[in-house]
Amino acid sequence: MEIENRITSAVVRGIQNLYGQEIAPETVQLQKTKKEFTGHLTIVVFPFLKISHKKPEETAQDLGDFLKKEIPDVVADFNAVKGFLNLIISSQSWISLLNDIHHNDKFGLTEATDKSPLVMIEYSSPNTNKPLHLGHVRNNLLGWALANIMAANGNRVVKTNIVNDRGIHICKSMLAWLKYGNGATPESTGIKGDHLIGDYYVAFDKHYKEQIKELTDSGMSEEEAKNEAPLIKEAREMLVKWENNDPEVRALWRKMNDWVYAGFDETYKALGVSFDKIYYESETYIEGKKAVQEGLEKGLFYRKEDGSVWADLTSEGLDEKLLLRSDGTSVYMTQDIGTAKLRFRDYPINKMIYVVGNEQNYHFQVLSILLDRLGFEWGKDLVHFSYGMVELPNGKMKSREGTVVDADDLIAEMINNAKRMSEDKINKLTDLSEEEANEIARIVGLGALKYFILKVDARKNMLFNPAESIDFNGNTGPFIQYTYARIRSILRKAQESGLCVPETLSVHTALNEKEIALIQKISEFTDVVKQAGNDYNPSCIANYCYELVKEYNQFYHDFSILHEADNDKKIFRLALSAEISKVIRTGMGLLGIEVPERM
RNA sequence: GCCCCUGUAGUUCAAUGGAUAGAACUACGGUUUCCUAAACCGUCAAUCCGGGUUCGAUUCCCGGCGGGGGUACCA
Repeated sequence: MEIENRITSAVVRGIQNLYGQEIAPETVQLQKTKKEFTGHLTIVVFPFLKISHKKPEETAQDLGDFLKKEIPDVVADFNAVKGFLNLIISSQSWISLLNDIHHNDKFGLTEATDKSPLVMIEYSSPNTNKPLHLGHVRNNLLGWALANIMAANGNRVVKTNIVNDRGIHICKSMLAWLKYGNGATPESTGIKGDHLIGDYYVAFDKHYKEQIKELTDSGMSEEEAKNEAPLIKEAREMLVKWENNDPEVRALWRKMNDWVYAGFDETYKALGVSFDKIYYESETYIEGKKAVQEGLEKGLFYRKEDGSVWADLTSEGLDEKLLLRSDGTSVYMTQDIGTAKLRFRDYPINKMIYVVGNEQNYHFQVLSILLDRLGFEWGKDLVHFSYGMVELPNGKMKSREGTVVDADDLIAEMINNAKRMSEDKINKLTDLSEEEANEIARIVGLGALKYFILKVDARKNMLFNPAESIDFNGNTGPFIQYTYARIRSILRKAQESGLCVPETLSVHTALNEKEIALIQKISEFTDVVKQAGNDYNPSCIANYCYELVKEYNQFYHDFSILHEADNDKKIFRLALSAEISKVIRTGMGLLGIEVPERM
């Protein structure tokens, strides 16, 4: 950065000096030199041709000569290829860059202050009638990573969750439990609470379908049968009772939801995610109704003859949107408005980010407009962090068809895989206790899962193949973790043999190209974190970590560190390795992925 | 119908408008007297089609074609 700034300002001076024209620093295109060419940084001179009135090669040559004279301590040499001016940066510059990074404990991170923007991130948002599945896993991992990334870019962050704990689907589970449950509890069955409730949700559907079939067999139309089946009627009655605060229904509802929450907590804990504040729709939907009512009074919305309330969005190029049903009950949108109201009351939010799947793009487009009309400051530029679906090889996940990948099963399977891998390993570390080995398997298994999901551009749909499971080689979490563990091992050994790295390095021998490439790669971390924050894009951090590790592995293979004869060189390489491990730990940490000290 | 997203090796993923489009998996072949071989190296292989913008397009714009999602009383 220091290097790039000095070059950029020198180029501005150079253009002024050579061609007598002032240019803005932004017009200087400084990029990393491609591998096939000699050099470290490249200036693209095409934009200057109109000023120089010379050929690309000559312009590049002029500028190169100038830079070499102007900042000789930075630009050691250069070469010009077509319109590209490739600069060779001095070893001394690289070493002082490495020193800067070493002295900066928070390298790559920008700390928040009291005045930093307050960003609220909503993610997870489960229903309480079934356990979490792979789609939720993607949501949770993205939400958690995004929260870390926003914090790393100097924002104050509040992580929040809105739990959909009310509605007909909950009543279905409750009803099935009453009818077929025989008083089963998580304790009596040993089944995790959310799974237990999920089982009754499935049971409801099974019996409901049977009833529909009986009715259609006796001549009823399918449409009618769906509405007339005794089970669905009972469920609806139960919902009405719930809305009317029927004590028995409410008590059962509370009991069953508590089972589910206990189950969710386990899954969240396993995934390593948490929340600062949890909202429940059973508490926010009434606020939503009130807000709509107020909007109606202010003339923002209108009422139709049947009593339903609507917002007219045709001026924004959208349709009309329902806010309250004709029977006065709330819809999804109403609840989101209510939740927004409560949140704004609780926190002075500057920005709101919703981590929700892309099937709800339209919903959030509308929500943004509605919140803005209702006077929420952050309504207009709320961010819908819209991620793609997770698909399976045979298509979408469908809970009805039993093609969901359950979150708990998946986590357990990944940890098992990791354990098997470490048992197969040739150089198995035998001095590890059972407990330590298990902990490593947990870190590695989860690392594989998290990295697999986070390395993909969030917007895109992604494919998950459970049969092949997840690879531990190539561009994977364990690959990065393994490299980290190896570096840590080297640093431990160095320390044991009494080698210590000085606070400030000064190496007199010239650095080789791979060493320079590694320093350069480390220095890019700052930009990557900024980019991730600007684009709301965790995947670029994942891919950066992989590139860094890949480059280090090649270095590791070609050069020795502890066995290096030149002592200066040895110390330098240890320092380099230490900074790399620091960046890996920070980068993976932003993604919510732990790195093991050994594996 | 209308709106939004998306299209890159056999597969899964990369590439602020820059140089000869990178990896990984799979297949085949190679590398351990050496700091952790969960590593490293090699071979084969791709920008859906047609226009436009410019010094230069996988990227931006327009038009097709393919895939996914949404589309008003589900959440």
